[in-house]
Amino acid sequence: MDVKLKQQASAITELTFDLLRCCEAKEKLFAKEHGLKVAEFRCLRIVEAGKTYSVQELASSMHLSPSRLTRIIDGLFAEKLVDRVQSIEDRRFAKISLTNKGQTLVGKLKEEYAALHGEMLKDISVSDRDKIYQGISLMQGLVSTWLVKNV
Amino acid sequence: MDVKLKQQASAITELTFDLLRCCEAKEKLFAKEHGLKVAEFRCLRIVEAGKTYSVQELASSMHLSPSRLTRIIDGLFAEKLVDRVQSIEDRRFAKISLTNKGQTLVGKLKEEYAALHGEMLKDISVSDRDKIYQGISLMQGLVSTWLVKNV
DNA sequence: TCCTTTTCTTTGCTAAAGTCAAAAATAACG
DNA sequence: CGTTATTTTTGACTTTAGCAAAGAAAAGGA
Repeated sequence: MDVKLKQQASAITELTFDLLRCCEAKEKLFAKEHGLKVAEFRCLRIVEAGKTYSVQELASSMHLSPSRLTRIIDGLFAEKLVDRVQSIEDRRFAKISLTNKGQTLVGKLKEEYAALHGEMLKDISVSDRDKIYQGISLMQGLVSTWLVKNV
Repeated sequence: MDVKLKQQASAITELTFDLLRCCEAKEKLFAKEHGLKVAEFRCLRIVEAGKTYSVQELASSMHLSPSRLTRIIDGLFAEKLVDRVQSIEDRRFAKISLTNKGQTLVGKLKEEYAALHGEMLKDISVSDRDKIYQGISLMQGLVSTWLVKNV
């Protein structure tokens, strides 16, 4: 049983590692095709239309430092993709939200990124897709809670 | 059916994205704890004891440029973790291999990295672990073949 | 043999990604 | 009102990465 765990852990470690490299390459390619820096694409992907975010919210959900986020937002602001206003309730906070231009772009981005994955997934069975979903979902949960405990 | 694909693709896109961010944070943490740069850790993880590699072999299996690899190897060489000798058969080629020190470190690294994943996986069932394995394995295959076609 | 072309690696330069520590601005607390 | 805490930004720096050109060696003609 302990042996079984070790085997499984080893195999999963290896696979996850390879998957990571491939997905990073995929993200880089996609960002480039859309004229975005990878960091910008990653940031845009997590902001939802109509919502506002503080710098730290974005930083922690991207697992980056606030100062890094300031710069990423600088870039998006310069391209008029996001707005940045001081919060009235607490003027230390920034309120970052998508502009109309940003909303349009993010909509397109999400659609095309999902379409890219659709292209990859189209030739396998529904149940295999479900296996992928379940497996990644489980793994994501584990890594995520592990991170919370260990950072 | 098409709708089903779209749903599944969307969900998988989202999850994979989150998993990626978490795993990157995990790698960064682990590398730091072992006094390595992330790129160095990633490189060491793929070289096997006793084997020799050319710069391009390493570059392509890490999805990086040869020039980037030259620098990563520079660093590992400076720490006496790898040897770099000119191939006798074809002196354009470098032959990169682990030193004894490197082998010891890589052994420890692989063991501890697998143990870290074991820690994450220890509280779930064997069948859930198998689901993770299957899901990630399928996904890795898809992304990998997609990359080959699209780069 | 000598010249050209090709292949593999390295070097120089540059950009992008990211962190840390200190500063600036504001809020909150005694 | 002064001190402390919080949020963001700035400056300086490191790490990661690629491109183009140079260097070095092999391979192929003529």
